[in-house]
Amino acid sequence: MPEMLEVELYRQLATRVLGRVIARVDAPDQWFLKGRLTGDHVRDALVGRSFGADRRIGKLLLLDVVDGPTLGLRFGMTGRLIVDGEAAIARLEYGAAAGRSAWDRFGIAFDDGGSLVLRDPRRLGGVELDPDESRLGPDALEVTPAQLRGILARSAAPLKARLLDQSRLAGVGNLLADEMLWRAGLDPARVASSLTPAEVRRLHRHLRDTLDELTDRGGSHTGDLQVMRSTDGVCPKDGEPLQQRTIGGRTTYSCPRHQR
DNA sequence: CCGGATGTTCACCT
DNA sequence: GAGGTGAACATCCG
Repeated sequence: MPEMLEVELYRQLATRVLGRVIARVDAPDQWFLKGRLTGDHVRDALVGRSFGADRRIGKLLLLDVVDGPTLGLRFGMTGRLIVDGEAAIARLEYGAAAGRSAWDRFGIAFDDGGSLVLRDPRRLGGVELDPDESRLGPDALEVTPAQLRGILARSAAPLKARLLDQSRLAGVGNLLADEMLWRAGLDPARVASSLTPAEVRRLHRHLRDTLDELTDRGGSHTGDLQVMRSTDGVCPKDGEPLQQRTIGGRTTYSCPRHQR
């Protein structure tokens, strides 16, 4: 589920807990604590304090502790955020089983009785203290055309692989990458540096439009290409059968007719 | 039963 | 150094 659009919804949901006093930290899954972090470390840093700000860079949700460190939350492919028992996204992944508390990997209880829980069936997400934010490129919602040009310049990697590289551009995941390239009419396998200035501008425009439109529709999985992929497998623009390949290590769908 | 899935990291190749 | 591949994580879905 979570690409940056979903994490942005999680961030908005997390705004509710700002200012509340943290009473308890539940870290039942050591695997979920990244690096050498332990439950006690997190407790020492959080209990008795409160969050002063919520931020997001790409797919990373950041909660700044007042007079303390920053809590970093990652959601992997199936992580969800639940605040006061309420999920940000009504549509549940994993069907009716989306609400199994056995998948609660990390939780915070506040002294007002409320809570913030990270529920992740596949355990691909994680928790960090003071994550290294410098490892992430500019957020895809903020990237300028000039920055995008720089990201693609001098790279022999496939265009899509470059867009997925979080250290260069933060937030674009597999579904969003396919959707924006399909909209922009660009072949995901093109060498990144081969794009003309006009093509980079076109990509930037479609990057913005894709993020805006799929936010309105309700998530990363609501793209035209994604929807079509699950039905008859032809390009919604021109009816050409969609091509399936692996690019940048990820399953990739594209239209061989209009994506060049 | 088998393969694949929205992510990240790491080991190992070329 | 730059990229690619495959594995790992655990679970559900088609």
